[in-house]
Amino acid sequence: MSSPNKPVDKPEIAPAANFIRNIVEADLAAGKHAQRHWAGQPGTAADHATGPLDPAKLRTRFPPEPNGYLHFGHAKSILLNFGLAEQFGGCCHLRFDDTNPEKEEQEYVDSIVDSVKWLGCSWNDNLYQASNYFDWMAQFAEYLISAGHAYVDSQSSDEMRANRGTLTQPGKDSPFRGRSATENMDLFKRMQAGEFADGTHILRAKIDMSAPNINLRDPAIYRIRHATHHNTGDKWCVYPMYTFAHPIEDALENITHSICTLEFEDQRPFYDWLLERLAEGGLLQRPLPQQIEFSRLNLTYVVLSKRKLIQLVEEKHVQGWDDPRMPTLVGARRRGYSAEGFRLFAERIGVSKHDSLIDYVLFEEAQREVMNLSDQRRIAVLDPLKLIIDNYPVDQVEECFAPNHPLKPELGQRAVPFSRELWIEAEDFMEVPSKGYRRLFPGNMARLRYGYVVECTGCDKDENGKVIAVHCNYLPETKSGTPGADSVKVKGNLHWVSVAQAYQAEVRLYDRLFKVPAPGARREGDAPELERNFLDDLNLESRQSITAQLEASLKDAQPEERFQFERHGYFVADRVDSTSGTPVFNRAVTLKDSWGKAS
RNA sequence: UGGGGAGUCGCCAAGUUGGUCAAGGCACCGGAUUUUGAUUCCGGCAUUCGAAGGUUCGAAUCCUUCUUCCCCAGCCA
Repeated sequence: MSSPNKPVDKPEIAPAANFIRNIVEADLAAGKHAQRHWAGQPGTAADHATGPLDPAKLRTRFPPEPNGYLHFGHAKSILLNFGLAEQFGGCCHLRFDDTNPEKEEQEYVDSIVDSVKWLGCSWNDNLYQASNYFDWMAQFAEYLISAGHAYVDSQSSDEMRANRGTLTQPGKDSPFRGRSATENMDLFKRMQAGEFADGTHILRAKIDMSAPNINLRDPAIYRIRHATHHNTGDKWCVYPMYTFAHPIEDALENITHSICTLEFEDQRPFYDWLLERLAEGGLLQRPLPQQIEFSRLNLTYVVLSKRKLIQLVEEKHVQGWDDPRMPTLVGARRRGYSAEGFRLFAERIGVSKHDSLIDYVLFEEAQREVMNLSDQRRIAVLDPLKLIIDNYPVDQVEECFAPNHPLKPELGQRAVPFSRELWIEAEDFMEVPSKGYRRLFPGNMARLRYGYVVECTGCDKDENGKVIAVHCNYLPETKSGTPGADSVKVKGNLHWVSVAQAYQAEVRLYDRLFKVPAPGARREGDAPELERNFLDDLNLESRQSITAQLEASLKDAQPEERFQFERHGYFVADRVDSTSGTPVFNRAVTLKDSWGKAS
């Protein structure tokens, strides 16, 4: 716990042990990477040799393909990679892995840059694009050809698939596998020159068609694609495959620890094979980067697969990529979640190799913890019901004072008007109270927070029996902040807004997008032939738009300014739909409520 | 059924040169404080580490067998 005298703005986040930190610490202690040189920019062994010792103790990287928006899963990876660099005196590069021109767009590049920044991560000068390494990659491929480690295959993709074998059967050598280095070089040059159509030839690494690891059965490394690339335009018509490109990108950038998700484990042998060959050829600086795999994030009540997210947007189940219910980073930002909350969350869930499914409440709790410390309090009545104080003068308005933050008195207080007619929450009145209910019901007393204690006397109803107003009398000596405030003890405490001064505004109440923990997954008792679709698990009430009565000061809220609405939760002024003087609010997360579940 | 990974409390997760080591967080259950049924605070919460054998004075940590789950057969990343 911090000293109570010191204002606390955010929770302390203590780095906990995990297997990757352990590896990094051990490498640092052993001085494994201490002798690397750094040319000031990515480069080959020769380039780096001209530079000084690398000032960065380690280099990690976050390498998204710019073919979509970043989501919560990426946040885990971003925070891991940038966090490691920060903790151990290194750099984390932001690198666009843009080796497939058909799927990538500048729009995504821009959005990714924004989101990583929003998370509070900084790459300094280390913003790179794999496509800027295409010259080196082609050169390295030619080296592989000349060294007998690669060949041009002219089988069709169907033939290649057929000859790859299966999980249990070895593959068969391509009839083109025996081509000479000279012939391979000639063909690869002509591939680059644009002499061949897409799919007619392909460059493959020459390893072992009977390898038990299918990724080692002569993987494809360069394919022909007559397509315009968003960065290199029409300069190239051959593009490297991920398998080939990624290790090289890492090595050129002096990456020490190349952290990726579990599904790439089988790829690591090739990663090492390739880099070793290129280093033998004097093309890459040693020590070579090390690939380390961790388990990707899975969250309950959420889908994180790109395919499903696209479907949600395209089929209009949500209002766009930045819909506050989307588990994208742009959605999270708009929802009002805090970047700091993501950090706390990421630290709490840790990093391991177990397949895990993390309860969404863990994320929400991290968000609440951050917001509780950082957000100012305001008053908002979301489901307004009129309260009439019968013994209060009709035209009188007086000031009550509400602290802006109960944990931070230095933030001061603000005046809120009090009058005869107030809005209160409909749920704060029950004509017939349930057991344990301590708010307003006929004959009961409760406090109007920061104002007076009132005694409920009854209610008015319309012809259908619906309560349309509540009546009470106030106890003048009980005003908050005056000596008599505590003369009457009450258990109930409600918030309110003066009717005449209220700011009426749109508030969006968001709930989870899916109503089950694992959308689309089979559930106990399902018939064997039943196939579930994640869309069937959509929560159709995940977005509710209401008209609320807010305290007048909220009219000045700026886009992205977030508050705790007392007794409700954390709400942010929407960054898209708010206009000057008329903000609309999004609920990021509710406050915990132990009353609801007890009953 | 080939190869690669993983199984520690409801959800995460430390711990894996064998020896008070079964940490911590979230959730949950008490109780105190509280002008947010919030926050905060105090207390509780795995004789047990996927299972069964074995080695040992002693094993979550070593050995054997078994078992469950995840990933791999794109000219995607």
